[in-house]
Amino acid sequence: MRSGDRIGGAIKRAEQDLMAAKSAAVRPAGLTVPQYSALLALSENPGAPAATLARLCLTTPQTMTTILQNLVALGLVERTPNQWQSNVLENRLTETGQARFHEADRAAVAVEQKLADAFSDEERAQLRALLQRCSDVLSQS
Amino acid sequence: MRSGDRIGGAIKRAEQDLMAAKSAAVRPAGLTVPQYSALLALSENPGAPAATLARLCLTTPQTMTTILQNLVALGLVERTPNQWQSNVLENRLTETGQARFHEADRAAVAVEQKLADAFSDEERAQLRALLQRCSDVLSQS
DNA sequence: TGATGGATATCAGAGCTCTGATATCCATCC
DNA sequence: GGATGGATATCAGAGCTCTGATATCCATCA
Repeated sequence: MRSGDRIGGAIKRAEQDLMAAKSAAVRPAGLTVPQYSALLALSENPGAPAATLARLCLTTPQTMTTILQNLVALGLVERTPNQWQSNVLENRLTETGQARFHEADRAAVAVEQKLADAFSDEERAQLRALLQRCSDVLSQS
Repeated sequence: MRSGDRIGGAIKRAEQDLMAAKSAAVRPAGLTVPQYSALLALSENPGAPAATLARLCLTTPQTMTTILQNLVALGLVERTPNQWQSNVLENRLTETGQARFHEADRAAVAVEQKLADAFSDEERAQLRALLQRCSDVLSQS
């Protein structure tokens, strides 16, 4: 099997191009893609702890902690202890964080829209089904 | 557009599952996926400089330098100055590198094979075409 | 000959990502 | 009550990845 024939290569290339496009989109807002993803998850789930955000962003709690630390340093996120479980930290967007997120979101959504527009409804469903099968096969055992 | 509807999410998930499967496959050989990729490119292109390997592995020369440094430290790769251009460093697998690569390759090929077996010829071609269109759309400007 | 541009290489810095280990809190079970 | 297990959190370490900047070599062109 030659390298070029491998399905993995095509997936990796698409993912890299996706990251490059998204990265270029959110960079003017001073954000990285993982930072934008965290803000997106946070905007839809105010007060979520880091572990929850990690699950939403398909990453580990340790990685999410790293991302949140940078966002806190940028003044875009606040972390406050939960009232009942002092162990749990609730994360929330600051006002600056809201503004910065919306700025980045416009550009990021445009990328996803351009991608979606390149396919018919049927093709989109097909692509998602094929990728889902990849995930299923790769995840088993 | 909800997060779950985005094509990007499906691509990212497939790529992560692919990385997880490959990582688990090459770990017993003491390698990371990027290290394995570099060894694969090197086995097919003996003596290639880091810049060439970077292109083959879809990464940057700086990243490839990092990977090669780790591989040299592991004794799997040797770097020698080119005879004509003292500026250029030629990279070659050591004997240990050869052995370690073949060990990892068996497991990595099995992963790609399992993935390929999950699709008919037509489906494979379809998936690759759809992913290619993603890359094209995302790369343009 | 000298300047330009395209290769190569590397250093520096920031950020993301994982594995492994450890600590705390809380609900459940015995 | 005390033990267990599943959440949460974090520290430590290694590795990958990128951007930006800089240096060298060589072929080309004026």
